[in-house]
Parts: sequence; C-alpha cells; structure tokens
Amino acid sequence: MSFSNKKLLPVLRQNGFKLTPQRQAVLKVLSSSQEHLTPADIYEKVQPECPGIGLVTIYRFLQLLTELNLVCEVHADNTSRRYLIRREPEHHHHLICSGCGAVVEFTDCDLGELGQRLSHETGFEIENHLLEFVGRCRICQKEAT
Amino acid sequence: MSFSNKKLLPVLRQNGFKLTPQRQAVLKVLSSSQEHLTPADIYEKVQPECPGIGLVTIYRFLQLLTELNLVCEVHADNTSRRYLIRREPEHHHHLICSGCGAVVEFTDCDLGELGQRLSHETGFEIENHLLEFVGRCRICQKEAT
DNA sequence: CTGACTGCAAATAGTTTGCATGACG
DNA sequence: CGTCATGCAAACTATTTGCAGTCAG
Repeated sequence: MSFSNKKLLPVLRQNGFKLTPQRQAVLKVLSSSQEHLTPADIYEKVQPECPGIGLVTIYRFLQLLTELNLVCEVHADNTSRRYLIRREPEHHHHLICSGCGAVVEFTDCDLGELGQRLSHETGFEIENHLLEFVGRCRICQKEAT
Repeated sequence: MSFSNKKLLPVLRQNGFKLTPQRQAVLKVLSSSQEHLTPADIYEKVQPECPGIGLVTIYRFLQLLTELNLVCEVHADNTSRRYLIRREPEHHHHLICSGCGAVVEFTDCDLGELGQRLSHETGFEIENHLLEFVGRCRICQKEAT
C-alpha cells in the first residue's frame, strides 16, 4: 500500500488521470500481492473494499497502468493475461512457481552476449527479449511430498 | 512436406492415430512454413487443399500434436496461440521478427548458470525456462527505411 | 463545471464441447 | 466393422466497445 501511494499515485496524477476509489482499491490489491494476478483475481480481491466495481473498470485500469509502464504482464500462462505491479522499474524477468504462482523478479539476465551473437548470425536487429523461469518454490516442494 | 511424411506420420501411426487427409494437409502447411501460425492462419492456408475442413479439426489436431511434442507454442503474442512445427526435437528457443513474424530457432541458450544461481538464491527448484528474442529481420529492417 | 471515469449490456475473438455422421485401418 | 476423426452448432471464457449517468479535480 505504501508503495502504491508513494510512487504510483503521483505518476497517475501528473499524467492527468483521476484517483477514484476503484483505482485505489485495485492498486492496493496489486501492490500487496506477490503473485501475478488475472483481472478476475483482482476483481475478487477488490470486492470487500469496493463491492460495486465492474470487471470492465479493472480491465481499463490495467490497460492504463500497462501503458504507463507501472505494471507488467506475465506470459507463462496461456489462458489469460496476468499482471504484476512493477517493483523494479528497469528491465527484469520473472521466476514463477508452477505450484502456487508466486513470482520472484530478477534483473541480471546476462543475455547481451547471446543477443549479439544471434544478431550477428541471423542479421536480426534485436529489440527485446522475454525470459521466464518456471519452477517450484520451497513451500510447494514440501507439499509435493 | 518431406519432413512431415518422413518423421511425423510414423509417430502418429505408432500411437494409434489415424492419417486423414485433413491432418495431412495441416501437416503440410505447418511443415512448409517458417513462421509460427495461429489456428486461423492454418485454417486459411489449408483451404485450397482441403476446402471443407473445420476450424475445430485444426484445434483438435494441434492439441494432439502438442501432446505428442511434435509442435511447440510461441508465447510472444498475447492474443492467440501460435504453433510451429518442431524442427529441433531438443530444447530450443525462438527469435521472432516483430515485422513479419518469421521465426528462427536456436538451441544454445547458456542459462544453466543463471538457473543455478536463481535456484540457490530463491530455493526454487527450476523446472523449465522460456526465452524469446524479438527483433527485426533483415528484410523488415530494409522496409522500414 | 467538465472531462475523465464507471458500470451496464452487448459485441468480439478465441477456444472447447456434445453429438450424429463418416472414414481409416 | 469398430474406433477414432470430422464438422456443425452451441457453449464458454477472456476481452473490448458503446453509451448514459457520475464524480474527481
């Protein structure tokens, strides 16, 4: 919560966007979750705070947050988009637990060399890369036993 | 085509699946395309060879191919699944052109060390990783000018 | 006040399922 | 021949859009 208030709200305001209770509630949910959430997840979690909220509002706000680069999408799951608040403003990647969905961010991916080699070999001008590790977190490893 | 006949068809047969004209046509399209295709793409490209085919058939066959590990999915696009015939049976990754969608596969990703370090730092048991580079191929670079 | 935001309903897009018919082996 | 495969229609899920009313600044 502190996170969202201190950093996100000003960014929104400065760009001329309004701070509605719905948006505050969504930010609260996002910033207090370690996992990546689908719009539907957010919808559920926001109910106690903001019962009348529409799923549409969440979709629209997530789109806004994505454009402002305040949130990022996770791709590992195929059935629906998942969003995570952006804790590290810089380039980073995700380590995702296949059991519980917990996400750890890491920044040091060290792919520059590989990128250069690929660029060299294929003639591609590399623009970006997507790297995700999938595994089992400590808790889920124990539960499997 | 030669590819699909020589390698894929026997695999299907051996697993007790039938070789219908529809499936052959889909395999032909898949194996003669360098790009990753959506089910809808395949549907279109298959029309001349197999006019009456249903989109459903393609979905079901792609699912089967995925289970048999003969085809793999590309994630970079978010709006729909894309499939590519698996030319390298081993672990590999993709370099995707953001202009035309061309895909290049590469196998040497050298992420073992990073994986180990992550595993060490987070306690995760790493199961897999997803790596995709996005860039512009030579042709699309020229066109941009 | 006013433009941005919300929530409803309806429209899209992608994918899956049930079922009767058809065809591979 | 039996079983698996096909194709249609309908169901589903995720997401987007139009619109009138509402609210933050």
